[in-house]
Amino acid sequence: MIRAFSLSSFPLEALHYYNAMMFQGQCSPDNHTFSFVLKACEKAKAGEKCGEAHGSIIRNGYVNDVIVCTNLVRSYAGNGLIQMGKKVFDEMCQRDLVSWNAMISCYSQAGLHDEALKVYNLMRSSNVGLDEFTVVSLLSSCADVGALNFGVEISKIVDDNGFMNNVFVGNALIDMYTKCGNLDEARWVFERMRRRDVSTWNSMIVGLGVHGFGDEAVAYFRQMFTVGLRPNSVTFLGLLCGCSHQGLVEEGVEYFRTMRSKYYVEPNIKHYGCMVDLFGRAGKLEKAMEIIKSSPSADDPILWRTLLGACKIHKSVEIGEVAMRNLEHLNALSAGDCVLLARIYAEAQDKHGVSKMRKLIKSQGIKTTPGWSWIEVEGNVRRFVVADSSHTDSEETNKKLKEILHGASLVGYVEEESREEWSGNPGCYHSEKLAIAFGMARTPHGATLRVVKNLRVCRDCHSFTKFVSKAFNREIIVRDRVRFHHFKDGICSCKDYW
DNA sequence: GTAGGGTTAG
Repeated sequence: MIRAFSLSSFPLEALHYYNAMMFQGQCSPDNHTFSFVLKACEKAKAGEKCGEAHGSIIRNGYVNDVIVCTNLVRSYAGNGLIQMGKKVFDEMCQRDLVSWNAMISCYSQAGLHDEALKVYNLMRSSNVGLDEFTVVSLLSSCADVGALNFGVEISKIVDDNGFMNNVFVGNALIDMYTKCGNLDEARWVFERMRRRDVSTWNSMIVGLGVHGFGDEAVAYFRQMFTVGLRPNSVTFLGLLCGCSHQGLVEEGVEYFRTMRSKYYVEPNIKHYGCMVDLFGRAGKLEKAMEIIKSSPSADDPILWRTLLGACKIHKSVEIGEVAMRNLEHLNALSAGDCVLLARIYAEAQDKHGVSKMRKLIKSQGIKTTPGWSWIEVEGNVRRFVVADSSHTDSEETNKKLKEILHGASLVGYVEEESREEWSGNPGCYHSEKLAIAFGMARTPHGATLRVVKNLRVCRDCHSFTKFVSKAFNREIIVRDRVRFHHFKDGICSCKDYW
């Protein structure tokens, strides 16, 4: 009974049976019981119960059981208690391949990529080997942080070990290459794959979409039918995202309409998010607002936040204020929202509005998300925040930045003043400028730079990067929070539409 | 007779 329910969509029911069994006390749990109970805890998000089961595992003498303990690691981690999972992992008297893989994937899924890498390094010196599961988790981490060099290292491991026939591995490779900005390599992996499933196609479609190649995403979409595969909700997310970034409004509207009627895929909140973005980005702000109102969740702050972002692009104070009021009303105001509206006010020369937003941030104690950028240079991932002087070599970075600013200005770059006005600090450079400067200082002439950042690129940095690519003859690939920008010869692949 | 790990998502 516990097993059946732990595998069902009512995992809590499994815990009820476990409780009843323990309460009755006529039979004691064994190693299998715990494996299923832990699975149920993970699925049901029952962290306390997981700790309770841990106690019973100790009392019943199963602390030396590899499988039970591996389950325990996952169950803790799946409940957000990853430190507890790590403790169990460290104290296990023996760890096999599956245990190591579980620990790595837990860190990877929690976004703790440095930790995942550390575990992997320890794993290599422990003689358990590695398999397809190991590389999939590692590739997923590379994709998340945009660590192309490490990703390439792993793809060598894939080739050396003959893991390429595994469909998960191929999919993870495609995802890694697209998220690290190397679309050609992603296409090449796709071509080489012997078997492809829906996720394979989705990884390509999503990857092309975030790069702004909506038309190519559509081509893959059409082609997947010829091999008898049906699109799912992720497929449409990729498509809509691609249409949105390329400004293919009519195509996007058509896919949104037919996804339900023709392909029987019910749009969810994320699809509505894409549509708000599609209309908003294209300047159809009223249409975007209609989508929010017609969506099954008009009370979702992300939809209003997307609209607010569109108001920034198209300088609409009026609708921006509507979006803001809705966010306030939903009690979901973040500092980023206030900053956005403040910038809209600033562009409309509304000083009163700007100061109103500043006060709001202070009075509400809203935390700002610090913007950061990272770049992989000489085998290390370096992270920069705005006006970063925390590194021992920041002198070098600043010097290089001055040089680059000068070089960019010679080919036409004009630094924007509003940025300084807003930050109140003339020497306050955005993190991507620092990352680019650091990359220029530490890589040979002509080498491609790849920068990943957690927020959107600002207009000034976008213009700066265009001129740098021209002045110094460098290809610069920037992955921002939602899409890629390929800068080359003074032009960006987004065609200034972002 | 029953047990552990992996990819894509506004």
